[in-house]
Amino acid sequence: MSKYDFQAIEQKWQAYWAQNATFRALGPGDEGFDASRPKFFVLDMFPYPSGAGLHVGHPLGYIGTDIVARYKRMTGHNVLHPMGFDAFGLPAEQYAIETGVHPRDTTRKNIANMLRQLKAFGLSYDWDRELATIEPDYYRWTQWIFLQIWGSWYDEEQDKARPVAELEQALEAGEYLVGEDGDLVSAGSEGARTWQSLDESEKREFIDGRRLAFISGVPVNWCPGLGTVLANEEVTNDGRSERGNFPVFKRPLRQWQLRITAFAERLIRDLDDLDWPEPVKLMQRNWVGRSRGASVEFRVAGSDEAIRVFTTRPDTLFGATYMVLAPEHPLVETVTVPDQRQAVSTYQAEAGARSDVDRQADSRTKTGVFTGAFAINPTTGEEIPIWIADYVMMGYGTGAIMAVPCHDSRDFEFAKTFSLPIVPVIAPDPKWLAQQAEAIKLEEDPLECYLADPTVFPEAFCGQGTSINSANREVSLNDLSTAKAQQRIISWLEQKGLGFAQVQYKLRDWLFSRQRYWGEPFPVLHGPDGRIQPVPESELPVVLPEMEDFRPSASDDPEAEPKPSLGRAPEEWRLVEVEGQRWERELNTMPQWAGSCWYYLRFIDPHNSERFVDREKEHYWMGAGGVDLYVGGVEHAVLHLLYARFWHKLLYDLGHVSTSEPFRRLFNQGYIQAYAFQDARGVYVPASEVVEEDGSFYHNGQKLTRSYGKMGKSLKNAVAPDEMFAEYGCDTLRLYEMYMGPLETSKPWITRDIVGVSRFLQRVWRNFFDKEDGSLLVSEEAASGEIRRLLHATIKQVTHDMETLSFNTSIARLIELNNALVGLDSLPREVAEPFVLMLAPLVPHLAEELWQQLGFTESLAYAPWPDFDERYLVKEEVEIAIQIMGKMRGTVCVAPDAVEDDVREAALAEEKFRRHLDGKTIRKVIFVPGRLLNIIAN
RNA sequence: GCGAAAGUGGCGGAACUGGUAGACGCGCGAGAUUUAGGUUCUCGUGGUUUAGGCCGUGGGGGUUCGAGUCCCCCCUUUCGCACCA
Repeated sequence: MSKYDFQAIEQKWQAYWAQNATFRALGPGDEGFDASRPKFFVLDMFPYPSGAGLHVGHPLGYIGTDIVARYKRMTGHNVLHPMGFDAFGLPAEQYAIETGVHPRDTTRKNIANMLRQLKAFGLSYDWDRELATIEPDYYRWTQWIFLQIWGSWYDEEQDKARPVAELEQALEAGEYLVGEDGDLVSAGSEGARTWQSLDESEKREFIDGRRLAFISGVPVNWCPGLGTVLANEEVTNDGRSERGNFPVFKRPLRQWQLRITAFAERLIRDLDDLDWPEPVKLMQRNWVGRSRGASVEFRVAGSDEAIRVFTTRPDTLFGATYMVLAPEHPLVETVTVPDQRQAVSTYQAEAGARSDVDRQADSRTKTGVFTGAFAINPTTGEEIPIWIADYVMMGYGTGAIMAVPCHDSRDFEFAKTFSLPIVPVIAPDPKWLAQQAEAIKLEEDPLECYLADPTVFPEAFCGQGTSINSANREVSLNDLSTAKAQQRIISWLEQKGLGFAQVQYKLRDWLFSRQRYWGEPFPVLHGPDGRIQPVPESELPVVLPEMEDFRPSASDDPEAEPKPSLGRAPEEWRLVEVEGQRWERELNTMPQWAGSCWYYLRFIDPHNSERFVDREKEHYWMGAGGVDLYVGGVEHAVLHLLYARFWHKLLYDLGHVSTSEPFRRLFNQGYIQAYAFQDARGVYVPASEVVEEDGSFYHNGQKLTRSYGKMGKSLKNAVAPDEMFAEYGCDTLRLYEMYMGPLETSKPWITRDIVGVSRFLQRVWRNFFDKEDGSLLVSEEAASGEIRRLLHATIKQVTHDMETLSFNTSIARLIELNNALVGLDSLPREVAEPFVLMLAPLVPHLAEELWQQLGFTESLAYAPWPDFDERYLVKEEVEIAIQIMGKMRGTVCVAPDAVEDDVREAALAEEKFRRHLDGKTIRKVIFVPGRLLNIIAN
């Protein structure tokens, strides 16, 4: 073979791998499985099968994981490397609606197309494990897991989820009682009722109220444009749907929710042990949003009512000069005095009508209305006014706050606007005072002025400090630091029964139902008396009914009622007869994220019809902390990764999986970006048709402006892989994508640059085969010392880079090695073989071909990864940097084991170094063996 | 506003715990092969310069024998959160 015929080679080896099932992963129970080898589970975030097809940016991460998978096979691991499709959900359904074809047909077609495109990249997936979340064999188990969640409660004492049946047993046995407020209390609690004293419906209500999947009527995100409700995570900052950018409204609706909040603490705590990018951990911590503080009760003056608030600064309690309720707070109706009723309800109506977008727009100016009622500050005994204002949210804490205007910037603004009293209870630190005084050019003593009137400065002091003005007959916080003051006030509050230390989370329960067609049906039946009953496990899956019209009931009207698509399903699906009564199926479907919460587990055992995953197989592949490497984009930092961790922990608590976390190591790949071009009207023109002339860009003679962004349809700057395959081949494309830069960063696609790696592969070929007759140039002669040293240095570096996924630098080292081989008459086998093995993960087709040409009859997929020998890394001579007074002046060559005196002598022997020392005395010499000598003189 | 990450030649990017800045590739320049273009090969390529140097990793300070790397201040870009009490 005289020419590198990539087309023929790539076809040949892809066929070979398929025929020989080269990448079939053997696990426990499979014939030929070798349990003595370590396992490696390397996973990609599986894609949505969109109709648009792939561009060169999509497979970036897949190429990365493929290289790791191939490398790990060569280092003796049993590798699990699967791929599948996340095919339920809005994108697939929206696409189906656009084309008017049933989503099952469009998604299956899209999957087939995407499979074809993926396979062309020569990725070493075990395709026998391919799965799609839309197949009944798969979503049967998604439904099964939902039933596990429904059948569980959270045991706070044991800090884990447990089956509801165990709760019922414990109640039956009297280990627990039902408290006055309907809460769960331990035996012996005062005023508690026994389980037996409850009637059937009370019992059911009690249990249903503790389930981890429950129906509740809290305000949810209603998106009429999509015809469905959405999770908090699916709503953007400006109150729109992440999918489709439709407006979203808060409305109280009865919906399914999953009690993810029960796991809040563990979802934060367990991040510590994960090998994840710090920014992702931080985003998750922020999303869960843990804050410590106190719950405090304020009595309403002249009434039996009390307002409970959460505060992170109980130490400022003496400074609470008013209270604010969220406009939606239930106590607003009871406390408002008749004179203020009109103003209050007007304000409530206004606040209710404002969308989140409006509230966002003028978040700076504070509005509110006095209710006419007063609460009593428990520390001072003073009556403080109760206001309502939309800067307090119903969704966080208790929906009410104690306002400490002197030490909270929002309360400060509000108090200034409505002339409410502002009392300092923390002495600001001198640095802050000095800064503030500087800002307003204050001449007098800043502390004195501040204490006299805290509004002299434009800002409130919100930091920690020493408490002042904080004492009553029973307790004094004065002169205490913030931490100490908090401790003291909390113990005082506890003593008085007015409050206690509390931890609050930002995380809300997960809104889990959607009114769309294209999702997993809930395996739940609703009885005529409002009872809920699960579909028995033996009857799973509940298959989506065939429907002509699967479109959602979308609307522009925010008042439109949600109408699940399944409401139009045929009666024989909707209605089920149980013991002579007609029960109706749940008509909502599960959200997109359900299927992706556990797919990694199904890959372990994709065809099991008895269990969602075989225990022994799960134990093997998920051992040592779960998936060994999980690669995907940062966009899933909160949504998918938080939901999946939640489900996994629940399955762990119930004993269904063996690790408490699903993904031990997470890696975020960057994006491939590309230049995009707009004409004078701002319309994007296809980047492929743009011509460059003297640094300007033209399309049909029109001058264009150039911008830069993520590759895709909207910017018309996508590059299709097919063109690249045709011109350069798949190995070259793979290599270029890895060579562009670090896998984790975003970087620009520049088609011109691909010739660099193409030339490299051509040159590799020419090093192996004679240009004229195509004969193999490999010889059995030993390599020279220099080539051998370079080979071993390359093995060392490339091996290291494989572990850190630094493929760009390993490729650079391989290019260097290859360049060094160019001048040789023949290629020593001792270099050729390890060189091919190192190329194998990166350019597998070419490497297989070379391996075969070297005389091997089997695939190199499981050939042992080359080792390096430290002995060969020793150079005969090393260059030592010579610095005079810390400045680089050149280098000297010495033996690698040269000591300071040798190097110094060699340096001083040369005029070019001595020159800089003329007339100076050497004061000090710094020597770093093998690297540098620095002579200090004056 | 708060938080995080990043700023290195004409371009993509190297540089492990402070120790020869710019590996490798693109582009560019010169030469060789070729009828020519392309391919291929060799050499060169941070800036400046009086050829000894001098200046260079966003800007300004600092620590150190020595700073792209550590510390402080500032600028720019990207991302995340956003009245979270």
